[in-house]
Amino acid sequence: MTKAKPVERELSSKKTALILEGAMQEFLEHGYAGARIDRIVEAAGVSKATVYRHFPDKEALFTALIQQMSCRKNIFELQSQHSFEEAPSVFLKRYANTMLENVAEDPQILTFLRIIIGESGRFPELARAFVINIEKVSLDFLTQYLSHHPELQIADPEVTARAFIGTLIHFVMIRDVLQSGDLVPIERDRLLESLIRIIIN
Amino acid sequence: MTKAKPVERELSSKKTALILEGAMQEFLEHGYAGARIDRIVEAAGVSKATVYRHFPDKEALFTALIQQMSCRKNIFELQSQHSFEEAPSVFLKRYANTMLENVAEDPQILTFLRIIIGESGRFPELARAFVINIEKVSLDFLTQYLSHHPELQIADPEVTARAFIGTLIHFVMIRDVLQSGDLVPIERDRLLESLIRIIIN
DNA sequence: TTAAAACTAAACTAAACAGTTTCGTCTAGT
DNA sequence: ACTAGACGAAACTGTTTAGTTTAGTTTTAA
Repeated sequence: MTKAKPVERELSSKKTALILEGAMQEFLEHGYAGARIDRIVEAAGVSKATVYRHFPDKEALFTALIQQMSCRKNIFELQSQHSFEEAPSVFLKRYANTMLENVAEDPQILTFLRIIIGESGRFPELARAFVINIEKVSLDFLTQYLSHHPELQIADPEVTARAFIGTLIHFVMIRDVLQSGDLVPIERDRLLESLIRIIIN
Repeated sequence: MTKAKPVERELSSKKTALILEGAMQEFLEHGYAGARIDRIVEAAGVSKATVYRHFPDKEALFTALIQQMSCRKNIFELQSQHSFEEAPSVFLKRYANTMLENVAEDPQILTFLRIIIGESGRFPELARAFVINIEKVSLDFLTQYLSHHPELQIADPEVTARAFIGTLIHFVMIRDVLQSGDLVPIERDRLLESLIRIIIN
């Protein structure tokens, strides 16, 4: 009997990337249940057999995609080039503006948020990956910043960070995700000015 | 030729209610694309033909259901039996606690939020109905409350209301919707105490 | 009572779906 | 150059789907 030599050839990572790119388009546009493998195949420009050689089934492809997107920390494009020497009010305003502009300019972020939240009941582990990689990072960063500025007299930096980020995300939710900014209108600059005044007294 | 008398019989509103009840179970559990008409039929206890006599298609049934749910103002169960004579800090704490408890106890609310947000790209009009009936009502109510308490020295009641509600909803999102409260833990009572102290100085 | 219309149950249609198979071609390691 | 395995194209399987139809039963208003 001939020894079945396993040989270990590896699947082309270029194809994997193509598949994930096609899957992103499709899943973000139609959600998990609404996504069609045939459309992913078409968008990716690979054969259907290749998709199933790279991923066991639709669900595995979906979770792989979302996990990958959650790891791309640049969702809110924060924690990057912030000059920590600025006055806190300037720093916080720039931080908030950066986030609001990133979200407004990139519809993919909005669709990603919709998917994460919409599928969080059926894919709780994806929701948790999102919280760890994005929410927690932002909250921890801001908490650290507030803690290291004792002149601000912040009694509870952790809650203050939550209030700041929570207000911004709630604003993004209504304006961009739910596309209803006109129903509860508020000028962005006024929101930020007043919010920062509330936060740092 | 006999005059075709139209007679105008109306569809049984009892059946309509049964269908919507069955549709609620199914759509909330599986989302729009994942919902199956046959399961709605089974849950509702009516025949499939009856469903299609009451609603032209799946989409119309879905939008009718979500619109109806958005109109049930008791989603957050607020604006009800609040004694306005309480001290503001007590009032705000009770308000927040009521909301947090309602959401935590009723998984249907969480699933409803997931659907509204998850389908907001494909059904923007449903998202807007939600904002008008729920978000706007809460924001306006709190803004009014803060405005009518000049002793609080609130410079911008509109933004303060947003900060308060935004922080609470962000907390609910992480803890209940995304089921990740343990990943960024905070004691509820500490959150409320600190948040109220931030808000009303 | 009667007749029209709402209803049920079940079969049916036509399409769409996830996943598989077949087979011939290409590619990379030896 | 040889060969195993990745790949493409396309047909195929079996199931599932939204929506319709049919034939018979129940409700309801006049």
